[in-house]
Amino acid sequence: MSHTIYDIARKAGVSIATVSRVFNESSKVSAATRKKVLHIANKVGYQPQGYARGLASRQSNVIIAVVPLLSNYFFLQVLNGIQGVISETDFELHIYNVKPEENPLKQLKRLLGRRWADGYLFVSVHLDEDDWAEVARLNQRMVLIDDAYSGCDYFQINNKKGARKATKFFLDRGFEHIGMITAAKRSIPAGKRCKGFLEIQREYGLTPDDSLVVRGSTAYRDGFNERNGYEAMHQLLALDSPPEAVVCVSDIQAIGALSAMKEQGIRIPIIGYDDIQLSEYIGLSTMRQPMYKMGREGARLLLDSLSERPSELVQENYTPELILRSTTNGIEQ
Amino acid sequence: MSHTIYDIARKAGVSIATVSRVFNESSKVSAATRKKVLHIANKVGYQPQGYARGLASRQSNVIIAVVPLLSNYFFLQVLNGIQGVISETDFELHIYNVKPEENPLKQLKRLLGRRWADGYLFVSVHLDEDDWAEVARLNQRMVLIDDAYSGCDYFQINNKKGARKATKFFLDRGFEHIGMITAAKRSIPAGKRCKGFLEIQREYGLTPDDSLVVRGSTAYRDGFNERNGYEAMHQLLALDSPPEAVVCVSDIQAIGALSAMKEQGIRIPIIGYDDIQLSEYIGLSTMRQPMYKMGREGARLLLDSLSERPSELVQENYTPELILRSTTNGIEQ
DNA sequence: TTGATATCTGTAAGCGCTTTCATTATTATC
DNA sequence: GATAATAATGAAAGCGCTTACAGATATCAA
Repeated sequence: MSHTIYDIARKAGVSIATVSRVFNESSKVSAATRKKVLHIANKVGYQPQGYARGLASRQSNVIIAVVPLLSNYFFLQVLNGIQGVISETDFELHIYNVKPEENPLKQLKRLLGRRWADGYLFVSVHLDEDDWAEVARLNQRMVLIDDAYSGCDYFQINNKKGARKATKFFLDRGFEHIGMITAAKRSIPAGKRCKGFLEIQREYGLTPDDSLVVRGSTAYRDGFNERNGYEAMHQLLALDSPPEAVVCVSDIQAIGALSAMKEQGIRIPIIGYDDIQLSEYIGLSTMRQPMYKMGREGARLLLDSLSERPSELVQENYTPELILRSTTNGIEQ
Repeated sequence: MSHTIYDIARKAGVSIATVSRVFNESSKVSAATRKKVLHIANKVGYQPQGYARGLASRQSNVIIAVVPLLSNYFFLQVLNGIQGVISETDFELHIYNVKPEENPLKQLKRLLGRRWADGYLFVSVHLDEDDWAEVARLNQRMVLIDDAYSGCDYFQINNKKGARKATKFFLDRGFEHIGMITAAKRSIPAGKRCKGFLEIQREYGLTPDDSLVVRGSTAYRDGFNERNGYEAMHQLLALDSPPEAVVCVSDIQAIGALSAMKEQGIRIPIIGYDDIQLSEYIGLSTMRQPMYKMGREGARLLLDSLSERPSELVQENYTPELILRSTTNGIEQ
């Protein structure tokens, strides 16, 4: 059914080497020959087969972005940044999901071992140093976004600092009884944000109350979902002494929390986390993370390191920025 | 650096055919040999190379989901459905973005021509019959989700009917001056929804007012974005006679519209479109589309047709369901 | 024991390309 | 016009696997 390089060569009266050269933009083919080959190829709809090409040339021109369970708004932003950069090149972007049910290290090793791609971008994939080291040993070009490993390029955001900033905003305005809506225990970023939340309170001489740190029961997306925020907020409001303000580990949960408050006709200042695009329209105060930017820079770095000899490691740390909107209005400055 | 099947065969003292058999779960290898080979492979971290495998076996065990610009909440839901099904199998899901700047037909032909995947799921990729026919001629297994082509399996949602339903809700309650927030002109689904909106009004003996059909100026995501809804709503409110109710081609735009109303302290009943997860928490009335379901069914169908001989074509049409929430509250029943 | 059958393993021929190297055709240089 | 340099092409050897096919070994009934 489908044609091979041999068919094209035969029909064009040239050797397969020449056909190959035409498709590889090698300059070493005369304009006349190129035209002839291209004409025939177009007519029969020939295109070099990806697998054969990959095998013979040992490169694929594909970049794989590895993300955990798609459907997180955070990834979307990052992916958009990546996409923007990649689409300006000849590379192709494929997106690969690591499944939450299976050991991630195992999945990564399986993926990289297969050698589909010329380079990999890991977005929000969280492993510890040892595990990353094991992945790095597979010797593929990679850069991490939203995680760090000392032996590799990365772009990271400081989760602890972000949560500290949000909490500090309330502390500086005299609040001493602050709630936190966090996510699943296994979530590393949620853990760090929680830590920052507690840490700064202690620095202010307060003893954080455990009952004010809550998480909903839903495991979907590691607890980063609306329902979770909704449940958690109800839980907080049911407390003997409900919080005077709330810090949340994601915007999406904050939206659920807002809905819970509305239901009970209560309004407590709240700060989310991420600054997803919606938040502006909801009026949600939040910690902005440079998602798009990290995507762009990560992709750019990866692409560069594919062509040039990589020089030294690029390891950047960002701190989220506090964006104030209406959910924190009316608090005395 | 990396090992080939020859290295493993040599170290295990067997032929490469045997190593290959071990990795292909062929039963024709004794338990002892299998164990020996696996042990060595694990020790050195060997894994068959994807390209060589694909070339030799003419199959890849990858499914590619093709979506337009990622970052649309609609796709996310569909992808989740797809992902759920695929992850129960040995197949791998890759996601491929068609770029809005380039001719989609060309991109699809390029993608399929390369023959990366065993099967393709097209999600919300809109081509006309002739173009689909041209894609189909590439002879790859494919199923369409959220578009239709007579020569191929598909799962489609009737956009016109959806918009008719939403509009009818208002018409039946005596509204005669209804606004529509639509998206970019080039968007096919938005066009159909718009058509349904106008059509039913005429059936009710009304003459729809052109000035009540608006779109924001932002081209991002074909106009399916918050800003667009926000701008459009302001435009509607600035009219000499603003609408008494609004139908919107997406939830995300409705959220922008809500924000615009809030700014002006006005509250007009509004119905969105999609029923993204958020909408429940925002209290947005909307047209629910079976996104997750279509993803699941589409993936299942594709997978089935890869193993069994495909019987007859599966072509399903869904109609969105009207979900009433607080943005349509207070309307006399 | 013997042939028939079933089970396991190896040999070797591809899969459809890229790429080195050698060869031939063309052009430039004096 | 002879020689050197350059440009365009082809022959052929892989790339790292899969998979007929054939061969070897083990198992079993008679």
